[in-house]
Amino acid sequence: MGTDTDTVGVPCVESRYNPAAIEEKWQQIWKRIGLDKTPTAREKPKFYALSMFPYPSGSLHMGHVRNYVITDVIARLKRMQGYRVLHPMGWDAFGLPAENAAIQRGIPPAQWTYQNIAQMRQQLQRLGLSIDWNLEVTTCSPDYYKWTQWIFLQFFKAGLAYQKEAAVNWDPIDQTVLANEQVDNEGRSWRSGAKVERKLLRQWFLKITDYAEQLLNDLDQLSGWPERVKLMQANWIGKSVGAYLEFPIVGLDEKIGVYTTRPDTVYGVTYVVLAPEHPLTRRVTTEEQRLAVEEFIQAVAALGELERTAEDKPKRGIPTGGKAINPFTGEEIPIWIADYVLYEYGTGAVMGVPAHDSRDFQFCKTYHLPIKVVIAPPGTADVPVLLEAYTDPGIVVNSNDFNGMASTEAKAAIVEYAQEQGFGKVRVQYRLRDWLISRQRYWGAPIPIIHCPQCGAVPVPETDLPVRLPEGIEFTGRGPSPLAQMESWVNVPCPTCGMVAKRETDTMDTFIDSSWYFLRYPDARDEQQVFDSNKTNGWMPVDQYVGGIEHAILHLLYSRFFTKVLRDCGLLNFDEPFQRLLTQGMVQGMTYKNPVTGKYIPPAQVDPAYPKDPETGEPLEVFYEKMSKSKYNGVEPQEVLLRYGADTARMFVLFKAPPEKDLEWDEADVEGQFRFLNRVWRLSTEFMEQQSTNRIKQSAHPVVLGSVQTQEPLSKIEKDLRRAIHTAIARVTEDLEGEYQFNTAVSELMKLSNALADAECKDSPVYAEGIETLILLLAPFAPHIADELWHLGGHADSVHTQTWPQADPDALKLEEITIVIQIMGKTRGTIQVPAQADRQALEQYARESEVAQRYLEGKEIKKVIVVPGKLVNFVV
RNA sequence: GGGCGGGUGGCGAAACUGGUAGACGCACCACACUCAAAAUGUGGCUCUGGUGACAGAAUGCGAGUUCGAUUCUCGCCCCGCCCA
Repeated sequence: MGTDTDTVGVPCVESRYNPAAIEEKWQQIWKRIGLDKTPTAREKPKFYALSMFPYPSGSLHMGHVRNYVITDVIARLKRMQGYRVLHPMGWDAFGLPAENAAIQRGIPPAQWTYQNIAQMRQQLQRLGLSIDWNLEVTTCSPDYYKWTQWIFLQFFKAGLAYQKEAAVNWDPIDQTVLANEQVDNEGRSWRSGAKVERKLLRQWFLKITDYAEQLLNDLDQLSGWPERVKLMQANWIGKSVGAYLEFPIVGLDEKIGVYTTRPDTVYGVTYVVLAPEHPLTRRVTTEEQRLAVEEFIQAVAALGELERTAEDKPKRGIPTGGKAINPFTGEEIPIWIADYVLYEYGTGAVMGVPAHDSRDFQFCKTYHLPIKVVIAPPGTADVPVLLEAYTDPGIVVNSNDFNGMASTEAKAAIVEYAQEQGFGKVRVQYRLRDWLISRQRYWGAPIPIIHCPQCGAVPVPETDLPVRLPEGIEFTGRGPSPLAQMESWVNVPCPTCGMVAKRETDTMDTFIDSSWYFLRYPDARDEQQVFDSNKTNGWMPVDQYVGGIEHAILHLLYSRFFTKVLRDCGLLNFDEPFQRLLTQGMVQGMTYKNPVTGKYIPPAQVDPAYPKDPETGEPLEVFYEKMSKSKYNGVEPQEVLLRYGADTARMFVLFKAPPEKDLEWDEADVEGQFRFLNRVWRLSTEFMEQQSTNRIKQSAHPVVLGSVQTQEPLSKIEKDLRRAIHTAIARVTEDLEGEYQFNTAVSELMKLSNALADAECKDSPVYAEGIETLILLLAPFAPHIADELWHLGGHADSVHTQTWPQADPDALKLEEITIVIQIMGKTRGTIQVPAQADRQALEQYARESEVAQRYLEGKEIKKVIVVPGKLVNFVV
């Protein structure tokens, strides 16, 4: 600081670039003048720039830095382009780590979380992000989760929240429910090491399947999303159109309903399979098989879903002794149960067509079940002996009236026939299942339900919200969930009948908290309602959402689901929350690993020139991998900020790689950016010093942009520089719109800086225009140094309140252009020609050129290809 | 196994609808400044041959379309992600 000498009119120029002083100073000034405040006036077009909010782990990592810097550049650019910008930040603050801290260190989850938030907020602010902190939301705060609970009640009223039995991970030693992430790869508890069991509990679900079709269809509206994210969502929803077919059970007045995408193979069914949990299983089982079946059911119950369905695992099954009838053929076929059929999925039963389904084929080979071929490969007359399942389309055989049909056509015909006969119909099926939101944990939003023995599940009246988390609980990690232990909290009168009732002790999945936070920002402090629809509709949808690819499916799908439900509740007037999505790549660190021992070695113990194991001396593998503590390859943002400043860190993460690609952290490149900012500093301050000595003769104001045209005709040197300036404006602007190519935008800034450094007209007004333009273009990327230089240039206002420069088309015009001369498509040289030369003139220039003369001598020209503005190619 | 990305100098990367491949930066080399170093500046930097102007080769590999292919088509190899 200390450069502020406005009163004299001529700021004194500090000679050295000192980021620490500048950054602190400008962050305070911005705060004072309210630069980051969200405008309320509605004249300007709106722009909602949003980063995925972080989990407050306590320390900022490089992934955060990259994420928030990208969004900040966009927000700052949009402000300069005349938009009113909403750029908020918040905390995804519920979740397991806070409870772990409570168990391990005895700190209450709330305290741990709020400490972390305070720390991370400060770290974030050091980056110079133009965030409106007045709109901060924190999902674990009662004035936020009150509305999470309120939204749950709207789902409940709409019939979209319901309870059913579902399996949880049960630790038999600690007598507690575990989250998936508390179970290791071998299926053991992280705490007790006990083999985790599956246990059925009554749990809450949200009916996302009701919206499956919309969630799939509306992907078409998302033109600003990466194709692969849309594809991942479509795959996740997994729509398939197939058939529901019913197989009557012999000796019972019941039918087994199956879902299949291959009704064309129904004549090849040689057995049907029920999920072990299927209610019909015990009824179809014969006395001889009962014991074996019961045993099998027990065994399967202990298995996880992945173990049951993974393709490389053997498929295990057992006959029930019962028989069903294939309604198409009248044949009796055995009923089996098998581990790979899941009760939760489809109808919980499948038809077995070994000839044309690879899983069924495998199953049949194991248990010696018959195989019946009903699809022949096209062009083959006889039916081959199968070595593996034939799953491609073909010609239908062995299928009565359908013989000879193409299998693709037979699908519809067979379903139609089943429909006529009354044992089947077309059915649309989704892979997507309802969303299990119950968590048997403390640190989440309590589900606002009271269970009354008389009235059942009764919603907590809205006036009683929030249902607050009780304090003073001791966390042990054992026994029932912490909330269930707190009897004074659990036991309450029923809101309807007043009888003794119990609170729901499950809390909500934290994905619920993050499925609506972006709707709260526009009205973050509202105590009366979830949000003012006018305000939220006014800002939504988010114009640019930025975050990691790891949220490509769940978070984004759930947020889309919530948006649609709240729209149907009349609270929102749009279908999709996020107009454009940018998924940024990971930040990777240099990693040293001993390939023999598999151990990771901290870089401090390694000589980069000769990487070898400090203990064994073995040569190390060197590669880039996502930064993580266990691999010792992380770089602390705080250290980088301390050493180089926020502007350098920002420039580095933007320049080093395109935003959606992984970024390799490299100290040398960070220094490169620091050098660049130093060059800009020197270039600008040297110019300003010169200005201030000359200014006595000139007017009080520095050169005004755009005034250049009114001066005397420009020299060639000036014209060239001016072209460089306006080319930079055009390219940087282009790179920041559309595809967001920050890396090439930064390189354009460097080119402009190079052009200015090389300019031979440093006393020209064009040079002044160049310096000012460079500072303006730099502003979104390196906001502190830009504001300081702008200020030193004699401006009273912040650079961030200036208008983004526009390229002058006249300045971009070239009088002479370079044309490539090719012979047979090979480049042989170039010539300079007037820019407006037409085809004929171009060919003439080319023919006369020295290069062409040399190569064409004594050869016959067969054809000449002229591409105006590019090249002339002679074919000889 | 299916789908989607990707493979370009020593490294990160550029390249408009097919039109001078390697912009910009890092590293490296040389020179200038300096007693010296750092910092800074100037120049060089895909490979091969040549003192040189220049010539030849080169965008994972192989073919094809074209006057011309990093870009389009087909086959193959490798890497990553998602789904099975």
